[in-house]
Amino acid sequence: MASGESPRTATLTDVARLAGVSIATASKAINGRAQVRAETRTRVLEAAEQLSFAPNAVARGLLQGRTGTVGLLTSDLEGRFSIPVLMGAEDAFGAGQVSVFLCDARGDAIREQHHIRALLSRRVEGLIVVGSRTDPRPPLTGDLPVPVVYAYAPSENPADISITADNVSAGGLAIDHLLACGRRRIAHVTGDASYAAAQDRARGAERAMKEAGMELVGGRTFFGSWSEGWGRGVASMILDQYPDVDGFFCGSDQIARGVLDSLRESGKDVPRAISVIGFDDWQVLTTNTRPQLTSVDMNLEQVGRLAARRLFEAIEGKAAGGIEELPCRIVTRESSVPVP
Amino acid sequence: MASGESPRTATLTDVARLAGVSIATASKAINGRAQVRAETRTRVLEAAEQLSFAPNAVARGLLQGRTGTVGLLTSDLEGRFSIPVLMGAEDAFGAGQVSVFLCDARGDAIREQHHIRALLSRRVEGLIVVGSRTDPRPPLTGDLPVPVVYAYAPSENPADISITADNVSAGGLAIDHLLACGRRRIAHVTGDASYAAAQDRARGAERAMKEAGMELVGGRTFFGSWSEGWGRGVASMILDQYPDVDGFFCGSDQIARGVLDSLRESGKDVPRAISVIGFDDWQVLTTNTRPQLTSVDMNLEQVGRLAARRLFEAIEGKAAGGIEELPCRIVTRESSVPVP
DNA sequence: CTGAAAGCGCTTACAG
DNA sequence: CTGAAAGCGCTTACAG
Repeated sequence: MASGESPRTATLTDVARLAGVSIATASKAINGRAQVRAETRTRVLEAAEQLSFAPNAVARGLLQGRTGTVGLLTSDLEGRFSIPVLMGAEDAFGAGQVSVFLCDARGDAIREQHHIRALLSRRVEGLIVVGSRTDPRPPLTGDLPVPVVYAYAPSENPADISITADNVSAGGLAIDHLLACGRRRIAHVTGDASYAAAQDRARGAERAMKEAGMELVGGRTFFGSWSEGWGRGVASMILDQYPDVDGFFCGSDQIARGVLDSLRESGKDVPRAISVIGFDDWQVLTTNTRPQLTSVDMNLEQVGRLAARRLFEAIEGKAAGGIEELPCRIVTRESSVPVP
Repeated sequence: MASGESPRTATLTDVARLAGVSIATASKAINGRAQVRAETRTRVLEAAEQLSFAPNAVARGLLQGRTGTVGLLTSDLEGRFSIPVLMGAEDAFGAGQVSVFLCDARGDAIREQHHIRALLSRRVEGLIVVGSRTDPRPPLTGDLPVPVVYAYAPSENPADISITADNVSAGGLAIDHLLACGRRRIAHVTGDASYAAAQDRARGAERAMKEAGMELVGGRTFFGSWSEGWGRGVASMILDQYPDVDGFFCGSDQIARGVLDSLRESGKDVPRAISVIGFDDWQVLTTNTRPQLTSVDMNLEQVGRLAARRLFEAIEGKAAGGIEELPCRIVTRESSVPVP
């Protein structure tokens, strides 16, 4: 059980010798090729079993010119957006017999280059680049011998294959949900205006209001920062200036938590008087607030899974450049229950 | 820039041909071996440059019997404990020219087996098994041909190499910190009693109190669940039953957040009247509470880094079984500022 | 049905 | 200093 001395990993030659056949025959027997007598096959399989032979995928790959590996290049492993994407991709590949090299560039271009070189020398068959913001990023440089798929953070080059979440539509979904709850005086408070995600959600929200023949409280989106503090502050300000506000669409769950805390302290009843919806569906926040928080889920695992699928296709030559935006969905909780 | 048609990756043969030398000489030139004329070396290097030749690490590995890869086996990628450990390990390996295969077993033993088989067939030189709880886990079965290091979740087999955080000492650290803040009536509220982490921290806390000649409020640790709700509830109960309580050591930041909310609603002044310390140093919680939360950091990246180092050593035959527990540290914030 | 041979891309003694 | 040869572990035509 302890990692004792290793008696040299068995090779196909060992198996062949033990079974008394050539290594060619041993290979065929083990790989289920047709042209092997049943009795011979059994003998080989038993020998393999006895030596706990595991075929060397490295050697096999060298011969076949394919390694069955891909590289997953992330810019930050702690990001709560990267991780789910990464999980989805890992899951999709794992099921398809592909092994995944993980590289964290830590947001550093030099380190990214270094990792790419290493991955290429290991002959990965493709790369997935996972980013932590939806703002388009510069594509990998130096035209690579393998296909690349950009996940969550799309490439600036529209000819590249990019998969991300549809934040514009998501903004509309959130507003539609609040409207469906009977709300009419809706405020949109969100994070840093320099984020494409913030802009996109706001655009979708504003459009949805317009289509409903209304406009957002204050006639605009309130940009700020992705923090509870901002949520608290802006909520109390809005409550003050627009006392008839009856819905808050928040650009993140953190902001929403701040908003909820603020409403609570102002004695406002959520969801009876005011509905609140967050964004990201981050469990630690959504299920611990009072009341629990309705939120928009970006389905990031799906983004990762689709990225894996697209990479597969690109590897097989069925590439199709362009950006795909996956739909988000609302996860309903107590903070937006329609109240008669 | 777009991944156009790949003109077949250049091989050493191509480089040799272009430079007009044998592949043996090309190999030596590229690898900086001494026995090559300077002029020849330049010619080879230029040819390599021109063809953007990248040596095939797979072929090289096959020859040398080492692949320069390791497997990182995690049980859950979403875990906020696994990720930092994983980051640390990835970082340590990346610096050492080792590439890392990532596998998420999703807590499923079957899937774990499947991944191990795949990794072994790819001839990884070692494995790091990352768990999400500090409870000892069953060791990998079927004696493996490569060394294994267990990170965060130690192996049940004391002969295996395990690295984890020293939760017992951490419990003592937290108490000592509260004592240093002048607190005497300290309560310890923590999570699920079935977790080794909860038990260990409680043990350390109780011992530290005893050594200071005191005992915890209520004469015991309050076990419950790892949630804000539990923190809120137990805090208000304690406040009720032991109104002289002046310090809370919480087994997690989530619990601490609940405690803080409860104290706040009861009109208690933190840190003036009561000091609070959490556990995990989870930014999203510690920096958004009012006041900001002092917490215990388990240095998980260090755990990952050390695990990588130990695996390195084990691969080189310098193995040393046993469990190593790394010290934790207090990150001081406003919730425990000593007040005169 | 079985096996000798060639070869994947590379490195390393060993002659010249 | 340079190159022919052997070989890492495997698979795949091609003979027998």
